[in-house]
Amino acid sequence: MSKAPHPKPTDSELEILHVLWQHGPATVRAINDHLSQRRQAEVGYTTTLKILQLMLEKALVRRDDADRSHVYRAAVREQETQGLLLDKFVDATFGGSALKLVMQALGSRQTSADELAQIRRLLNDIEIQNSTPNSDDDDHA
Amino acid sequence: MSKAPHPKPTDSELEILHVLWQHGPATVRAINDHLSQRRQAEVGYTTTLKILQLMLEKALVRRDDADRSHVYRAAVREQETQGLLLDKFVDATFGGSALKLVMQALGSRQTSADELAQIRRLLNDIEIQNSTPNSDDDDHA
DNA sequence: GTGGGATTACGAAATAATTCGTAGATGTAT
DNA sequence: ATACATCTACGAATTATTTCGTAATCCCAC
Repeated sequence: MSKAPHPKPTDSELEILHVLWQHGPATVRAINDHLSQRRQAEVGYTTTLKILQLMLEKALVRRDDADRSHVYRAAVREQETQGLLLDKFVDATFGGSALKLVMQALGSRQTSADELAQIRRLLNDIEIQNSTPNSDDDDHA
Repeated sequence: MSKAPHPKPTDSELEILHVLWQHGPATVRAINDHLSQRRQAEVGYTTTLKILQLMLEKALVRRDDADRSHVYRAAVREQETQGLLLDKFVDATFGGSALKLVMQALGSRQTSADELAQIRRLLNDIEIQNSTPNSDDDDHA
């Protein structure tokens, strides 16, 4: 095992992945339009194209070049990618402690009652799973 | 007023900040030794020196050059810096939703009962604060 | 005081990410 | 069919980060 299946996307690549995750497969033109709206300034069309071509080499996207306007689609899943980035971030910034990260995220930030409730539910779920070691692997559809 | 007080540290800079936060003010030699231990390979002495000099320009560290061996110390606080990096990371990776980040961090990861308990305590504290607006600002219905 | 080792300052190479210009190909409308 | 617009491929400039080599300086031991 010498080649990672999916290298860590850069900031620009991540921005494009967000567009693809949110809107599904799209042409360069469509992606570029979305990016230009997201940001304040226009993004050069060939800039977007270039990044997509690099992403293709890195296997972060796939493309359908049947038509003249190629259609790109995300080749990595949103949750997996976020998890990968989160791991690296926790290591680099919080010395590997996910707890510190969560404390910081909740502590120094305005969190609504609704969000707090959601987190409580998640904590409950986790503790239930932790206290029921009957099924060793419990991932379902 | 055109210069940010503290630019975002790079990965290497953050690594050095970790050393300074953990061990306090130190010489280049000491910092370099710590870095070399942290990583697998040796770090060039002048590499560490160079980064520290750049960090000095960025005002991420201060230095005492009274002695021949200059002593560097962190000029930014750990929590503030982590908070700054966390903000950018949440924006770039989770579209600004701290909730999603927390869910991901807790969901796709092994979390001990002890850590869960700490988070519960924090949630309680936050809810108490939210429900007891201590005079200053109460911005809700 | 001289030599050796350590330290600082500085320049520069290597790599990566971002940006865009230009050339060439292709499809469309008239 | 011709002209125009659009699209892809590619090269290249720019910036940032990381790395290290070299030269000059300084201190200590002898």
